[in-house]
Amino acid sequence: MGRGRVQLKRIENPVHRQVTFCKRRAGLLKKAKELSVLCDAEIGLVIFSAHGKLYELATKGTMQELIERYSKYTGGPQLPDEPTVEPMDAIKEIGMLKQEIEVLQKGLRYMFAGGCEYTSLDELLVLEKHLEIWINQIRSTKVDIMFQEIQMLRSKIAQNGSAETCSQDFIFSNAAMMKPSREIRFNS
Amino acid sequence: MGRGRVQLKRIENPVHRQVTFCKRRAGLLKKAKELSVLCDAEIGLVIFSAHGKLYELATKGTMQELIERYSKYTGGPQLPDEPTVEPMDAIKEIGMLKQEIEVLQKGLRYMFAGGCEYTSLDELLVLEKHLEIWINQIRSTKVDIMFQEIQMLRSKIAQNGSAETCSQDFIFSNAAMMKPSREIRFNS
DNA sequence: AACTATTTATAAGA
DNA sequence: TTCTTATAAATAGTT
Repeated sequence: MGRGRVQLKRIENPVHRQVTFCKRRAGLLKKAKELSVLCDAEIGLVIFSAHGKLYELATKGTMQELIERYSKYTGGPQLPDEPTVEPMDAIKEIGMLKQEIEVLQKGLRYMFAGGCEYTSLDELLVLEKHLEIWINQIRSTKVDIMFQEIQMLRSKIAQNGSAETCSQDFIFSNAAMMKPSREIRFNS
Repeated sequence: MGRGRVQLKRIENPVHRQVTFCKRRAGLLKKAKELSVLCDAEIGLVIFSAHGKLYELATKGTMQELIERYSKYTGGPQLPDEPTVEPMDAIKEIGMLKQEIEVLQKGLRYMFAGGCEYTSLDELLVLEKHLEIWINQIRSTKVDIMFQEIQMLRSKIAQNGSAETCSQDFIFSNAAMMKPSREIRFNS
């Protein structure tokens, strides 16, 4: 529309391009508004110039509201997306791990210092508690290993036909013996 | 542009309106594309018809990317918003902390096991024994500290002349209560 | 959807 | 940028 045909490619002359950008931008915005009014449509138009400047039009509410409508329209029936890790959970976990590291570091220091160095009763209590947990973990692992070992031995014996060498009673008595070690009462 | 002037108001005839919507929508999208190509601009165009159907155009990447650019442009120089914790950062940090804990635990194990990593049941037993000893040391230290504390308090009270407020019996009975914790029987 | 009379947009020049 | 003007494009109303 004008005195010459228009090639559908980037205008190389920068001045020419800038002028055309101004004119056509105005025209596009006008047409968008017209379509919106004439046909009762909601239109959002965003134009970033080559130099990064923003021109925008939202015919109903704000652009933000339009973006939300758009996101709902396209994103709503979309994939459930990532089962995001809740930031608060992560922060909490980090805090707990850092605390645990501190306890362990203190434990090491305690070991190297040969058992002295401690001045705070509170710290000792925390360290004690962690050691208790650790000991219980070790005992649990130990029992698991022993149980596996026993089962392995039993199956071996059963294959060899030497029956009755290992009774059920053996296993139970051992399990009964081991369990209590995981329930130490800690006074004070 | 046509055989009659156009009133800039909603077209009441629904058929007429629908036809105009189709034609002008096509024209608007075409003009947006042209402006984008001719002037090297990035354009996003969103059209919701009166009945809620979506038509869109994003001349560079995806509409989502354009929305992000728009948000950065408008929301960037805005309030600092939340200092969001990047999920990946948090996950990484958790991983690192867990690794550190493992290292520390190994260090402690090294201390106890006297320099060798354990995998076997025997080594577990050794570690358990050492932890027990350590726990007992801690409890002993704890009791010592508490005893010192009590003595300090007693001497303070004695200096103030408020005699007989704290009896010997009190101290002994507490010590008696605490001592047993250092003599746990470890079965198995 | 295709046609066409007109209106509108705009390229080039000032 | 803005104004002007010749001309290309878009499109309202019709078929």
